[in-house]
Amino acid sequence: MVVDELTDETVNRIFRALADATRRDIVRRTLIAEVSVSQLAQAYDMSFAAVQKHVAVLEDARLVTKDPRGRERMVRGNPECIRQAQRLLDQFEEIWRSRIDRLDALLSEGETPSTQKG
Amino acid sequence: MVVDELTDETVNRIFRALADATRRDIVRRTLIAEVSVSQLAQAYDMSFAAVQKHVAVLEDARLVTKDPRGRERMVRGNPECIRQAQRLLDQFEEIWRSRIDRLDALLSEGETPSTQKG
DNA sequence: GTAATCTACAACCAAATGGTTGTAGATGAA
DNA sequence: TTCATCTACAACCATTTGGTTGTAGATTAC
Repeated sequence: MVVDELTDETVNRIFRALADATRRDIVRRTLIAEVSVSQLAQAYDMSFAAVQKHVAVLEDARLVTKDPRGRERMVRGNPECIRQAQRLLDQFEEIWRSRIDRLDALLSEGETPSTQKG
Repeated sequence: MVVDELTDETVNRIFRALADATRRDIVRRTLIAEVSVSQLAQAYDMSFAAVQKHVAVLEDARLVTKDPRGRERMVRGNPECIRQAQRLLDQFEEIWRSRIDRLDALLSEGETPSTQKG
């Protein structure tokens, strides 16, 4: 079991990185296969430097990793970071679910004894 | 089945709203029970107006809803929006998984026939 | 060696973000 | 009514964000 001991700042970076369509597209592409920064840059209607910055934001959030292959920098999506984000959302879901459970418990307390468990 | 036809801007707003610790905490609290804006404001070391803005960001992203109760505005977490975000992350996970499947397929092509499924 | 390609990084800019204070309108309580 | 509370919203400010251009260093190709 992986204990997630993510700081607020870490979580901030992950969600902020995902809050941009270009960056989400980069994550998708690089989850499918590793791609160089220049290959990525060709895919978008913006400068190479702009794409470079987007990759840097993703790398800072650990959503992608970058490693040298000759003069290129190959970018790969990091599925583990995606899973961390999933777990965070699962926690919200869980909070809501447990609230519903409590409400259900309250309701059944108010019902006729025949509906009580036992 | 809910078809998610979310625009990029919609998704941007959801993730950006989640990219702040105070706002994530507001979502948690309001998923547990509805809370007024002033009650929320008491929980954080910042001005009422600042908390009001955070709630507005969450409301814009549909992560919470706000409805009037007398002079108060009760804030409630919206679990459906959380689930939309979960589905988005699931899509990433799925992209990665299908890539692994393709890699597995390529590998098994090169293996001995005994390892083929059949 | 020379030229082309890929990357890093700085400087700059407009717009968005996250906070503040202040003012004013509704609503509830005395 | 009068006062306190809750909210809305504008104005302002510092920082961050998302883009640009330009320069320079590595690596590859010829």
